[in-house]
Amino acid sequence: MTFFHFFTLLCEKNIYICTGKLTEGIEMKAKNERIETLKMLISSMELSCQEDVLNALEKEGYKVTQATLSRDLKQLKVAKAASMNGAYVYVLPNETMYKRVTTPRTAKEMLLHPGFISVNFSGNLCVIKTRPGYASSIAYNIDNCHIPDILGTIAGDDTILLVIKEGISKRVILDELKVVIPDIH
Amino acid sequence: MTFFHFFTLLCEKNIYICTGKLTEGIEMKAKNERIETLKMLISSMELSCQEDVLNALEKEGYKVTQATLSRDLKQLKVAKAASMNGAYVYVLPNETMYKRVTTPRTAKEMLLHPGFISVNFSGNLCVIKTRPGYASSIAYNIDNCHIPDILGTIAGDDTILLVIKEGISKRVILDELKVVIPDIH
DNA sequence: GTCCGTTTTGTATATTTATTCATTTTTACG
DNA sequence: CGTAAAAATGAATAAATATACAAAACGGAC
Repeated sequence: MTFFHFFTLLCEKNIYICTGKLTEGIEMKAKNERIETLKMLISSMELSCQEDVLNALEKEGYKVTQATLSRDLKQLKVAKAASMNGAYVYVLPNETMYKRVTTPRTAKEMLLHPGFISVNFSGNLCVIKTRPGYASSIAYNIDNCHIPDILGTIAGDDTILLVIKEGISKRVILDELKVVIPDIH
Repeated sequence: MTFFHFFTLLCEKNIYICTGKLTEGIEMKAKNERIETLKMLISSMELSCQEDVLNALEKEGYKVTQATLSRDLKQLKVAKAASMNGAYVYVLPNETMYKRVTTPRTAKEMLLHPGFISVNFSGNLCVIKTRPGYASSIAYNIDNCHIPDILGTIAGDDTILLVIKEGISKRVILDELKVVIPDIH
């Protein structure tokens, strides 16, 4: 079966807030570094052509040619679409988009825990959405914490279901999950 | 909640379910018709450049120039992005009305959604029984509708568990599921 | 270190896409 | 109807983007 990517056109601002050198303490290849910066830039600014992106990248200290950028964008599956105000914008595909619940304080934190997307509660259940493929590994980590308030977990591909002990509040569960998912709120 | 106009059209063995209103204004029939056809084509085929799209449009009886197409695509906010297989594809934005729900193989399959057996509710949970093997594909379709009232889905082989947002009635959920499973009751 | 295969990159160029401007078509209104 | 304003279109072209190819940088294995 063929799958099509759907893109969110209205990117929220402040998905990334860069407060320092992205590379601090993290060993990464030059290209990966640039790619991460690219994601950040594309999430946070309205870049309407590759020249704009090139300039933004250069301000971050990456000087590359348009050809390289074009290849980076292809690899990231970044799309160019018309925005509401009549201009064109580059947008990240949904899966690449980091939907952060809290703003990470350091660049290092940004790159950890890439799978978590959201958490919701309903009654005695907690539903954690992850990026595709991440559910079982995160669920495994949760299981390994042996949190007594969490009676059990079931994981699919991108969804984890937690059954919560009766009478335990969301707040308590969220705090307990922080061990596994620091950026949960 | 939103009142959807259900509008199913059969095209190239795919089912399209219209989840929104048709383009406003019957004036300028030619253009609106073409735009509707465009949406359909882009949903159903992998078109990698405007020339491809032009050819597809021509087969449907619309002969326009690349300039016009470029303007149509801008209006529709269609995006061009890299696909899995290394090529580029045009994709519709999220809020566009036609969502491909399934890819049935035969004409018979087009007219009914196989697999669905029953649906039951218990508290904030909804349990859908399917024929063996169908659960994950139906769950996938449900996920793709991004219904906010459904916090998450977990599928086994013949059972799907839906976690429902607190305070939402069975009736609302059933209506929302009709997009995916028309013969739900 | 050297060697060899792989990956990444820049240059130049081909391809693709957006837009300008003139013309035609449609709509609104008398 | 006719006529003016608005919208849509095509041809030509400008702008933007993708890629072929060669060179450079990288990463092991020795």
